Amino acid sequence: MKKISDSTISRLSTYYRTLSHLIDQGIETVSSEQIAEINNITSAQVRKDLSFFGSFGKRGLGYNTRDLRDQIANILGLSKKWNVALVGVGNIGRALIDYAEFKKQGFHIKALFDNDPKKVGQEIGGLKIHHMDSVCNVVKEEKIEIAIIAVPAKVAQSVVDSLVKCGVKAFLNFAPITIKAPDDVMVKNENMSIELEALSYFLTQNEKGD
Amino acid sequence: MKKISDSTISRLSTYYRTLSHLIDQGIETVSSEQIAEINNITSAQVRKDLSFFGSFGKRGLGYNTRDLRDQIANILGLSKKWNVALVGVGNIGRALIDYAEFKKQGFHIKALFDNDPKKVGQEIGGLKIHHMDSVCNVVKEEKIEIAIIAVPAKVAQSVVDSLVKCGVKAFLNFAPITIKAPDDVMVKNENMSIELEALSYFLTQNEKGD
DNA sequence: AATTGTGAACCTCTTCACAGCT
DNA sequence: AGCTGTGAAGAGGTTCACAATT
Repeated sequence: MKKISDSTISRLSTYYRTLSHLIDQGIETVSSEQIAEINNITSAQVRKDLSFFGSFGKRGLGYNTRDLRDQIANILGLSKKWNVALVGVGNIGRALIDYAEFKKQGFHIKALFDNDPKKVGQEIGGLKIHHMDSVCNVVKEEKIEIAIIAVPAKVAQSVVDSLVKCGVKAFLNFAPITIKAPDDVMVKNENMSIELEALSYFLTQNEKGD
Repeated sequence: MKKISDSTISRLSTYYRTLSHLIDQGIETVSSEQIAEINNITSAQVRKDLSFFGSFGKRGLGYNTRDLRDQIANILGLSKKWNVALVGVGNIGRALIDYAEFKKQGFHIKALFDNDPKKVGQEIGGLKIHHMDSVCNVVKEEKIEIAIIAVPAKVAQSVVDSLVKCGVKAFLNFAPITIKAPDDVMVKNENMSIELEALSYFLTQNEKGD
């Protein structure tokens, strides 16, 4: 299949959420213009994004909200449940365990890892914390497909290396470091400092402008 | 000043971190090729990004790590301290209060807000939790410049509206919703679901390919 | 009359490639 | 000899504008 850009995929995610909200409000039909308005983009962008995957609308009428949401769920692979491991049960990690949004979208945290001897063996939310020594056993047992990396930067690369060896191919990385991985492995970064620094840059520019 | 792209700014952030690591290791000189290698990009990209702001290297030699880090800190506005408010003291919010990486980069959380009557008045990490009713007073008192939005999607827009009225112009939004704000206000989004859904899409494509 | 789906035009970002400096 | 800084070329993403459809 033709390579679809990252931005198209992340916009599909936002359309998915938009459609869910509209459905909750009992709205059955929506135009590309309305979806665009809600998300501060252009209607051409919405239509182009969808066009990579098919024709989901009716000319003159727009899109059926339920239909389109289900189509996008299929495209993004949200119709199935994903088994997720969380590595690093610190502040960020613990917050993510209870993050309702994840489970709502079919991402189920099924395994916890941490190498701190004080934490190994403990339970959080009904999940036992494992040492990374037993990583491949747990990954196989729980059929882990995605790993969330919430460990300090120093050890993030080696944690990913271990998980890649067990066959995990998708990572959400919270460590502020660029992870190296084989081509068939995907690493997405969630780096809050980068966004804050962009705000800092923006405010600094503004001050100069004044 | 010429408009610099978001991607350039976020790469500057990663160069900043790369340089900090190199300095910690006692390395004094670095080439664009080395910076590129560490971050999985091309050396031309590194040089081009820097070229928007000046000439910081020496031909034939490369860049002085300390020099370049300080230059980037100035560009990004990291030489000053930023006063940050955190709105929404739930799981995510609480994790962010202790997030060391923020403070290290000069982002100091100086005020907490939450409208849950059980939380208002409590203290976390030496900070009192305020009700949003007193938002403008606190913003003025603590000279808040940046707000982190960690409230449920339903109320995120109205929280931002209130803060904009008090003069806050920069937001880091964790709510899974597109925030509307005036042109002179910047909103950066940190949406973990979007990244996870990109992983879900990637894995789904892979399965089809097999 | 309204709105989609899409080729073409446009714009922006990335990479190339090399002159210029150390 | 080695590496930067940058104009030009190339690639990729976004917007336009309109024919096609309901």
